[in-house]
Amino acid sequence: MPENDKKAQRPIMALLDILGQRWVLRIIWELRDAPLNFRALRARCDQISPTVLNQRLTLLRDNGLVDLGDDGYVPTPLCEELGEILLQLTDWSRHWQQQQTQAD
Amino acid sequence: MPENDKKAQRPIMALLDILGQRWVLRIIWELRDAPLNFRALRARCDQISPTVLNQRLTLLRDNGLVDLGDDGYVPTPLCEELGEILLQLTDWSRHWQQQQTQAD
DNA sequence: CCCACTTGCTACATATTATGTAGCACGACT
DNA sequence: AGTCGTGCTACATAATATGTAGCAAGTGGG
Repeated sequence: MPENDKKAQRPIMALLDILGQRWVLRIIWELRDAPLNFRALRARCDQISPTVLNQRLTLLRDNGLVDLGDDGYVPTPLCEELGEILLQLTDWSRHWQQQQTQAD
Repeated sequence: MPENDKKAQRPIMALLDILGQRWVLRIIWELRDAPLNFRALRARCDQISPTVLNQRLTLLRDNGLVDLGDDGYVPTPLCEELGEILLQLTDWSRHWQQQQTQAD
């Protein structure tokens, strides 16, 4: 985890630190449309090791991005806003892949 | 690096794999407004080790996101679009940090 | 009461990845 | 020829992730 001085000052730095950790973006992405329990979430994330999954879920819960409800893990309302932003990546990624296949 | 079956099918998965690697988001972020050479970029990224920085820059160049010009590393036009999306994270992160400090 | 079953999660040995420091090879300038 | 800054590499050490097995707690029968 990149420990840096800017983190305390700038929320965006703290955010990039979190989102930049392996599996975090993917986990948020997979939780976008339906609650998933621990084991289902693992399956969606290519059977990520439970150790890391738990570390990441703890991190996300500590930071108010994810909650564990009766139906499984769900993004908080705040995190759903974040999901909206990430959703834009879908369109962009198609655009990007087109340009890439042309370049090859 | 999460190797997964969905990657080939869905551009978004390939994208999340790249963006989810340590330092990648940060590097894209730091290159947003001005070209930075290798050493300057290191300095901006908390003196990230040159080994990893080079790995990530190679990755980003191979994927058409970053170029090395005369003034240093610059995001490609395509990557600038991505930067626009990431820029929205700034506002969101402030909102997020407010809620977090209330929760503590 | 006991048993099977599912849940979130942990233990731990192994493999992968990052860090930190030093410095190389190359080009430009003096 | 010598110095400077550049992108980048080597390599030993430290930090992280993986993969497998299984624990502890809850639920719902029979």
